[in-house]
Amino acid sequence: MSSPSTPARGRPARLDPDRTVGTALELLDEAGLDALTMRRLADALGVQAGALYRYFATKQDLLTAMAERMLADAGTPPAAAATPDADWSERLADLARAMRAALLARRDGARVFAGTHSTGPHTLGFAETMIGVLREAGFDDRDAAHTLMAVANFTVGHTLEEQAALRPGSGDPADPERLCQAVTVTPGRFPHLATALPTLTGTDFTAGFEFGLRVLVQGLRTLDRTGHRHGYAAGHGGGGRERS
Amino acid sequence: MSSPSTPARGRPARLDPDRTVGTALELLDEAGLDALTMRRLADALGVQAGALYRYFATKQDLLTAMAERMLADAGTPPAAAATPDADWSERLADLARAMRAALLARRDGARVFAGTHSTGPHTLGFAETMIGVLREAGFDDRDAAHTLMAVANFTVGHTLEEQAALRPGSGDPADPERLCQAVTVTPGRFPHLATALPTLTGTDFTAGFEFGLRVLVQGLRTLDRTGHRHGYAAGHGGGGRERS
DNA sequence: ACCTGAACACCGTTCAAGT
DNA sequence: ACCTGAACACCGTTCAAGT
Repeated sequence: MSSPSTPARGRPARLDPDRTVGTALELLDEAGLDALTMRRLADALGVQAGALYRYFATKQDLLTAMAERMLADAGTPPAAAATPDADWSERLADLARAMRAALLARRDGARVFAGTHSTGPHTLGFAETMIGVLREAGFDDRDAAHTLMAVANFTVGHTLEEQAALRPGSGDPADPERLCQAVTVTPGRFPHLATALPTLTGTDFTAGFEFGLRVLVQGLRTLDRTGHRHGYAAGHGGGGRERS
Repeated sequence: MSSPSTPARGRPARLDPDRTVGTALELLDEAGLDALTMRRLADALGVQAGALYRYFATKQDLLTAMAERMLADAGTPPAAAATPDADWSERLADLARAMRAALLARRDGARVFAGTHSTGPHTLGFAETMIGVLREAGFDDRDAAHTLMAVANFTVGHTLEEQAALRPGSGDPADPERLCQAVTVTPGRFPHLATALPTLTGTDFTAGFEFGLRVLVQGLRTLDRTGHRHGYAAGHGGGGRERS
């Protein structure tokens, strides 16, 4: 069990960044973001709170490292990785789905991600993959960058709402009951909203996510056609793999 | 100046919800969300911190009231209000622009809004107006509700990034320098990202917002054509005002 | 009815001192 | 080098008591 390339010289070091982030993510799943405290995390690690600051200058840095690890493998979703010759729009959608899945995998995952700006390899790799798909499809730099931001913003925003609505009515009651009551208490004031209430307070978040994804992809497709100056247009039907 | 219908009987009441929210918004603009403390707000109001809890059961409730007031008049943007016979897509885009403008108008406005779930008249009125525009254009309940969420999520997500990037590099350095350095420090690892860097780290946020808006609207337009069961299709060109 | 004063149970962060 | 112990400067929230 003694790995030969261990550079540890002095004591075994009970604390290291990897274990700290791992325990922090476990604590997040158990107690939620609001209960994720430097003191509580230190307790779970069997250490004093001050010790955490030897590896993370600030709590924000710890949260950023957590967000970075959450996105592991999100840049290489199984579907898109297994079918590199698929339609660009399907690869794009799969990347967005992988991101949503990564955020949903942990309690308050979207909130953690939205509050940080990781520049780690996983986060950057995700962006790299997505921009790569778009550029191969003929998008120029500007459009690819803007598309990345639009899809990522939609995905994070959606998952934020999804996780807010799913947790029990603690401090900030999400849509379910509060919205319903507020609308129906004034019968004639919000007629259109009242009609749309069943969908808005429904629990089929996947349907809403797929709707937005479909709308975005369709919009991008028309952009591809009517468009600007593209060197080559691809992905109009289904095949058309392109190399180099 | 003594309004006849004032129900105040005892003392003038130095504190009231309206003034409290107003002062809180001023404090937000001056110091930012992280510095908006119940104690500091109480100081600005010339009162003890505990007194705030007679009108707001929790700080979250105060933030919700702030978010609600921010959205005042966002449901009736000048452009869309002045031209009720305009294309539905232009009215939709104007509503999104009004929402972005409302959030940008105050420091950390997007962060305050994203962290709350107001069910007040302004927030509900905004949703009502948007769903109304969509239903008049022929969208069914489900599509209208999903579109509202997609547009709102994109707008909030975009403005969140915009305000994060605009403020000085305090605790959480946004894109400008950090991202640039992280990408360029490993030359060959993120080639596509590196190409898109100028746009991603650029400061023309309006261009990025309008891009996403255009993509969403175009996607919704194709949905309108290929679509489902619509009673009537409208807004395909420009005119076509419809009443009752 | 409305607010004060003071406390309760915490926070993130720092830093001498130990080992 | 790595962690402890203890402090600093705060938090949100509650609640008897005053006026």
